[in-house]
Amino acid sequence: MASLIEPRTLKGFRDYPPDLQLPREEILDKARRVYRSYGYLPMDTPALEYAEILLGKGGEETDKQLYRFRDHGGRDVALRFDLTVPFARFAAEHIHRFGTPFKRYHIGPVWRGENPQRGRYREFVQCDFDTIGTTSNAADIEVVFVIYDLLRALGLERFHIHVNHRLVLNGLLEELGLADRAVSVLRALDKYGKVGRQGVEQELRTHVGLEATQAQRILDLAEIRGTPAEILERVQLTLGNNAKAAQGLACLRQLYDVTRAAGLPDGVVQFDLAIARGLDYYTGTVYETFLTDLPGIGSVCSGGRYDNLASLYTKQVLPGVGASLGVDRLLAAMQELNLVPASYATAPVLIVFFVPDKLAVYMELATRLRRAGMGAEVYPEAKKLRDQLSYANKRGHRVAIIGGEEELAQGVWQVKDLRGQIQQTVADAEISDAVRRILLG
RNA sequence: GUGAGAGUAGCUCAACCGGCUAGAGCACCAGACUGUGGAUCUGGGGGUUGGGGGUUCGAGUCCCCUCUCUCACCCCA
Repeated sequence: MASLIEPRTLKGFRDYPPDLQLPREEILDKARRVYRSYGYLPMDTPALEYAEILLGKGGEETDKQLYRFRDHGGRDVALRFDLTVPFARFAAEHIHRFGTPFKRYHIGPVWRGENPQRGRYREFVQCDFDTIGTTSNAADIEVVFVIYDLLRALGLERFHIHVNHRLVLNGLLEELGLADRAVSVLRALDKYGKVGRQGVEQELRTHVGLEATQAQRILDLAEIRGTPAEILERVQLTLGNNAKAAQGLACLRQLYDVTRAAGLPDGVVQFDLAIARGLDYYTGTVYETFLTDLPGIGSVCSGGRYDNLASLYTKQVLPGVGASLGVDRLLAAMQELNLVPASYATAPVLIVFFVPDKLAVYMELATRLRRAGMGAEVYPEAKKLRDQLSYANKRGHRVAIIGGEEELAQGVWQVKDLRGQIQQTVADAEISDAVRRILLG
């Protein structure tokens, strides 16, 4: 006999057994529902693209992380590392068919060849939503509402949406004469939450080569804390004279005013001048969402505004704004917070297979329940009652229906509520109602 | 990709300084119980100690390589 092949998965790639895939699919379902409720339309693109489409779009780091190879036809191809770049290509090709503004959501796996950590994988699902073709701040503001609805729909209550505006940061850099070093300065600044003031200062001084006073002014701004109104006021005092910063502040002010007036609870939105986002293509509002109880896992929903999504592929100017929900990271977080249920029956009703030659009767009952909108499964073997109930209990079924010789002869069923100890005899004609009462109760 | 730590049954862990046939709890399967789940009792299957090589009379234990996980760098969902 040939030796067995060791069953295993690649580093950073994972299986999703039912207890993981079930909550995962639920996250996706809920996300879809929220996106659609805002009018976003679904779309998808291929996993594989010509390498030239993807190269150089997310900075040199993403190039290194690209899964890239030659296909059987000798084409230079690569797996997408995010959904934004393929969307840019898509928009350049198809936007004329939809017109602007165009709102879409896009759910699919992406691949990055980086070292995995908790909540970081080489294959993971992103869940993007974007509005392109408008520069209106209304679209930026809507993003906040979407993120809020999204996390609430997923059962999360303790989170904060950190918002900043690149123009405010650019204004500061302009004032300091550092506009040409924006990328490296912002990249250093973005680490504030992780390495603190000293860490950022160190990097600004040694790596970027800033003067002590320059680094200090940047950090002083980043460290402004308080309510959104307080932050706006303080930044206004220090940077209000700069045209760019003033424009960014105006956007943030409107975002704050509108979200409040439209009913978003106080405290959800926090202005955080240290949020810069590493990706080079952001130009306006930027967002990151942190779970209060699990800040270490990183942002679970991030995004921002970009001036010109598709400039590399078309001359048409396509500004856009959107964000991406990190489904697998969020799932890891929810697992850690014990927000994923342990039992996982997809159909709440188990019909016991009792009398071997009455399979048709059980199947017919199952069909009837399903048509009445209740998931039902028939146990596949006429095993001991004890075993079948034990199965139902383990899987988390809500109701077991038992029909032995006696019940079948009388045209009744035993309906067992598995959460309690209650069992009742129900006439065949009333079975749907009886089961529904338990499921709703 | 670089650096650090870890890996023993499906899971959580034990095994003295390198020394007998690598153990326990939970989980799983079967039975006690041929019409009633979660409990209890009894029994059972499971391991090349992640994989490979080396040192040694002898390796789960020491050394090297490799794989995977965790953490940090980097970057990010």
